[in-house]
Amino acid sequence: MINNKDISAEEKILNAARRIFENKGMSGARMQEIADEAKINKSLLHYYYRSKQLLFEAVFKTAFNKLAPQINLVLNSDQSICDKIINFSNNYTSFMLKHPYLPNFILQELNRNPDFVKELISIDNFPNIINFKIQIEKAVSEEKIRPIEAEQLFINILALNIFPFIGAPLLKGFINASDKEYKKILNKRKTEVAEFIIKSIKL
Amino acid sequence: MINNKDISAEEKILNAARRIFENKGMSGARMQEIADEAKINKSLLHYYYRSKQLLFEAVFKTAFNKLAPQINLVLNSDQSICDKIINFSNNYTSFMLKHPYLPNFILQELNRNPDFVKELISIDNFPNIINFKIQIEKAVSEEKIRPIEAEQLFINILALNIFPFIGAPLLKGFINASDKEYKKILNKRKTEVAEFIIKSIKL
DNA sequence: GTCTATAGCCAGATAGAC
DNA sequence: GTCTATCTGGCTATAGAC
Repeated sequence: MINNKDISAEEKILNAARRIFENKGMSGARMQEIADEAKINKSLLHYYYRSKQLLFEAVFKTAFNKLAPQINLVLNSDQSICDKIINFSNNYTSFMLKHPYLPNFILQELNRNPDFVKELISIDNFPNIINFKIQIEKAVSEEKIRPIEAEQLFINILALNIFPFIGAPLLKGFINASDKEYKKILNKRKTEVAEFIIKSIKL
Repeated sequence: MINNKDISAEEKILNAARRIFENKGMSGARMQEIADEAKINKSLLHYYYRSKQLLFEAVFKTAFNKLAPQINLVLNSDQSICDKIINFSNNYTSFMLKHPYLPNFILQELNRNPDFVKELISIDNFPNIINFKIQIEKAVSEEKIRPIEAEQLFINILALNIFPFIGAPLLKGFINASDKEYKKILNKRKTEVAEFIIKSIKL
C-alpha cells in the first residue's frame, strides 16, 4: 500500500534527478546533489531506485517519452505536409522553451552509449519514418512539392527545430545575443522555421 | 631543451585524451583510460599536463580551434552568399565525416559550463556575425535574396550542417538506417543542404 | 623522463537503529 | 519509510626511486 507521502517522495526524487542529470549528465551527477535538490536523505534515493544507474534510466525514459510523441506528430499524423511543418515548428519550439535542456540531455547520453537506442526502439511508439516516406513520395510524384528524399527533409525539419536549443551557448556567442535577445530569436523561429522549409520545397 | 621523444609523448597524450574526452566528456573520462589509450604511464599525464582539468582544457581548445575557422569562412570571407552556403555545406560535412564527435563534444561541454564561452570569446578569430549581417542586409535591400534576418539564416545554416552529426544515433533509429546507409545520407548532404537553403532564400 | 607505490579524497551503496 | 554511520572501491594526484 502506497500513501500520499510515498508518491510525493518518489516524485520529488524523480524531478530532482531530472534537473541534475539534464545539467550534468550521468557521470557528472552526484547522488548527494540529487538528494539535496530533492530535500531528501541520500539513502532514500537507494531505497526507491536501488542504484544511480536505475534512477538515471527512469529519468531518461521519462524524458524520451516526452519527446517521442512530438516527433510522431510529424511522422504518423494524418495532417498535410505543410500543416505538419507549421504545427511541429510552432509546437516543438514552444515546448522546448519550457524544457531547453531536454534535447541536449537525450542526445548527449545516446552519443555516449549508442546501443541504448536499440532498447528504445522496442518501446511502443518509437518514431519511424515509414509513413512519412510514403506521404512525401506521393507528394513528389503528384508534383505538390519539389523532388526531395523523405530522409533528407525529415533530418532538415528536426535540425532546424532542435539545433537552436542544443547549440544555444555557442550561437549566443556567435551572434552576440544576451539570454533575453536569444529567447526572442527562438520565439520568432516558431513561424520562421516553417516558412523557411516550405519556401524550399514548394514548386 | 625538448627532444623528439618528449614531443612524441606529449602528442600521444593529447591525441589519446581527445579520443577519450570526445567520447566520455570531462566527468566520464578516466586518467587511467587516457594513459592506456596513449600506451603511456599514468603519472606522465600529470607530468606533462599537471591535472585532468588542464589536460581537458588543452584538448577543448584544440578542438575549438579546428571548428572556428570553418565558421569564419561563412561569417568573414569575401565570397558571395551562394558560394558561402555551397562551400561551407560541402567542406564542413567532409570535415565532420572525419571528426564526427567534435561538435557533440564542444556543445556538450559548453552546455554544461556556459560561462566557458566568455573565455573563448576573447580568443583571436572567435566567430562573429557582424560582417555576415551587413552582407545579408545588403543582399536583401538589393533584392538578391528574399527578406530574412541574418541571425535566423546563420542559425539555419549551422543547424542543417551540424545537427546530422550530433543527432546521428537518434536519427539512425528514426529513419531505420545502418551506419553505412547513414553515412551515405550524410555524403549526399554535401550538396543537398546548400540546395535546400538556396531554394528557400532565392526570390 | 619514466616508473611503482601510495596518499588522500570522495562517491555509491548498505547496515541497522528508530 | 527515514535517518546516521560506515564500508568499499575507485579516482586524482604526488612522493620518491631509478
